[in-house]
Amino acid sequence: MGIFSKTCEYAIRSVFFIAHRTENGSRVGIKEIATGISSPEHFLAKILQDLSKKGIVKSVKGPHGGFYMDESTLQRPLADVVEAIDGNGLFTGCGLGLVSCSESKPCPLHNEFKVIRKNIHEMLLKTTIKEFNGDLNLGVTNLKK
Amino acid sequence: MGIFSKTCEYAIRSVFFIAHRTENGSRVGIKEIATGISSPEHFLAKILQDLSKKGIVKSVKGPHGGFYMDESTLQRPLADVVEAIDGNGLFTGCGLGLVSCSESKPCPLHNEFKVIRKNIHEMLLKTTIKEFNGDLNLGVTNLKK
DNA sequence: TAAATAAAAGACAAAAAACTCTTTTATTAT
DNA sequence: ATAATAAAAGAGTTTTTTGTCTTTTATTTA
Repeated sequence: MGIFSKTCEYAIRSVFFIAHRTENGSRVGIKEIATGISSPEHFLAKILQDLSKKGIVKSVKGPHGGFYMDESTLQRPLADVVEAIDGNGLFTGCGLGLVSCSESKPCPLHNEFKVIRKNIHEMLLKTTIKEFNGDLNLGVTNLKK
Repeated sequence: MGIFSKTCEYAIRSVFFIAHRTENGSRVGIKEIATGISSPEHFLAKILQDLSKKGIVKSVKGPHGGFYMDESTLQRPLADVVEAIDGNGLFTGCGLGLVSCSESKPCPLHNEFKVIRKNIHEMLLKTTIKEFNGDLNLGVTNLKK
């Protein structure tokens, strides 16, 4: 198990890829994205449909169509992508899976996990989708399996 | 999705429960544990069999049998329980699921996740299984759903 | 306006995780 | 020794997640 679901991992990698690949204002097709991030094409298609409905990515059908992102979306925090796919359980849920866990009825690890969750949330809130373009362009970072 | 698998959540809650419930040197049966942590009894049985094989809990069959933990195990860090069930992927794996992710071929979030993973690992290494007994005895903390 | 293109949508299939039920084995107390 | 007890083990089922394949819809270019 990772921190994110597989679906969410693909979602994050795909928005990084789309952001990087369409910096010049172009669009990129599902096949190229799937290859670029080592994901199953049709599974990724579902994820992008979902992200599209939620306004994270844009798409156009037909010749020279494909996926892209507008400038305001590129500046959104990564937390928005995670929340769109995995929900906010990672930021708010109990580390031990207790639905009733709260300040007044805490699990034993309540305070410890509060810190962890805060770390994760803050990290994802302060990172924007587009800020990784530079390193991807330079080939310093990688999105393939 | 939580940080841990459901199996691991039950494992942690059960070791907390056993530690707390057998402080006086007694043993506690699977039914009482399952009730005490709101888990499916037979599913938990499998988990405890696994923890038993790995030396995290001890068990004796027959009348007045049940589960308990010896003093040295009670002082082990929670990280040992997590690693026994979920493995060390949480501490070492790539946040974006890339098997080839490394210092020389990092994913875009490599450094960010290094911090997160370190936080989680250190927290689980410095907490011992038995240190939560006090609050459980006082009824301050809770293990039930 | 017709053909080509590419995403959207729908319907499955496989694998993994979570959960259940029954039988067996070991231990203890009578 | 025997019966009662309780964990161990085995053999499933269900649900969720992940992945595949096909058909439909929208757009563009010729």
